[in-house]
Amino acid sequence: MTVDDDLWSAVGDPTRRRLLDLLLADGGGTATTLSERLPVTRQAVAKHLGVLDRVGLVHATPSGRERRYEVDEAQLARAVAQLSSVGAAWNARLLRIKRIAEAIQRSQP
Amino acid sequence: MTVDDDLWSAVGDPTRRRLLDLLLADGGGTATTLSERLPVTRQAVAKHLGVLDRVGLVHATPSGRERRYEVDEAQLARAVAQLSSVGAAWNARLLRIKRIAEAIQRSQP
DNA sequence: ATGCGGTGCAACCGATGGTTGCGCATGGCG
DNA sequence: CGCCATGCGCAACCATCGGTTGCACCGCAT
Repeated sequence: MTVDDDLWSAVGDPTRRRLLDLLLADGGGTATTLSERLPVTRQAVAKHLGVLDRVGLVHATPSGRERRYEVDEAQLARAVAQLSSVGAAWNARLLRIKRIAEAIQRSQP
Repeated sequence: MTVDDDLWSAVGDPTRRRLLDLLLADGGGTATTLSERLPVTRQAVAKHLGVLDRVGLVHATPSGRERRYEVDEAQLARAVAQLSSVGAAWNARLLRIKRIAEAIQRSQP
C-alpha cells in the first residue's frame, strides 16, 4: 500500500515545500530568482527543481537563456489528495482505537 | 511559517510511516517484532523509533528485557492536522489560480 | 567582439538511512 | 544455581542526499 514514496520524499523536504509555495505564489520562476528568496544557493534550488520535475510536480520551459519553472497544478492537486489520504487512514485507525478504549471503559464498573 | 519541519522529516520517511502503520494496527510493538515485519534490520527500526520518540509521536515503556513502543495518539492526531493544513493551503492557492484562469477565459470573446 | 547574466557540471562536505558485528543484561529452564 | 538464548545498545562502516564552491558554457546586448 502506498507506492507514493517518491511523492512523499519529494514533498518531505522543507526547501522543496517552500519552493512549491513560492512557485504557487508568484506563478512560476527560474532557479536564480527563486534562490534569491530562499536561504540556499542557486545550485541547491536547481537540484530541488530537478527532483520536483522528475516526480512531475513542476514543469520547465526554456525561454532564451532562462529556464522557467511552473507548478503542474493537476499533479500537485493529485499529490495533496494522496497525502491527505494517508492522514485520513491514520485518523481512521485512531478513531477505532478511541472507540475500543471507550468500549472497554464502559464495560468496567 | 511552518516550523513543523521536524514533524515532516519524521513522517517523511517511508519506513517511519510504515512503522506508524504497524504500531497503530498492532497496538504497539518492540524493535525486533517490528523489524520482522519490515524489510530492514532491527537496528534500523530502533533508530527510527528513536527519532519518532524524539518528536513525541511514539512513547517507549521498558518492560523486563523488552522495550515496548506505542504511538502517542494525541500527538499523531495533532501531526495529521498539521500536515493536512499544508495540503489545505496548497489547495487554496490552486483554487485561486483556477478562478483567475477562468476569469481570464471569460473575458476573452 | 567582448562582456555579462543565467545554466549546467563536477568535486567536495556533513547528515542520515541502512548494514554488520560485537558486547551486555535479563529472563526462562535444566 | 547456572547456563543459554533472546532482546537490546553501541560502534564502525557505506551509500545517498542536501548543500556549498568553482568552473565552463551559452545567449543576448552593447
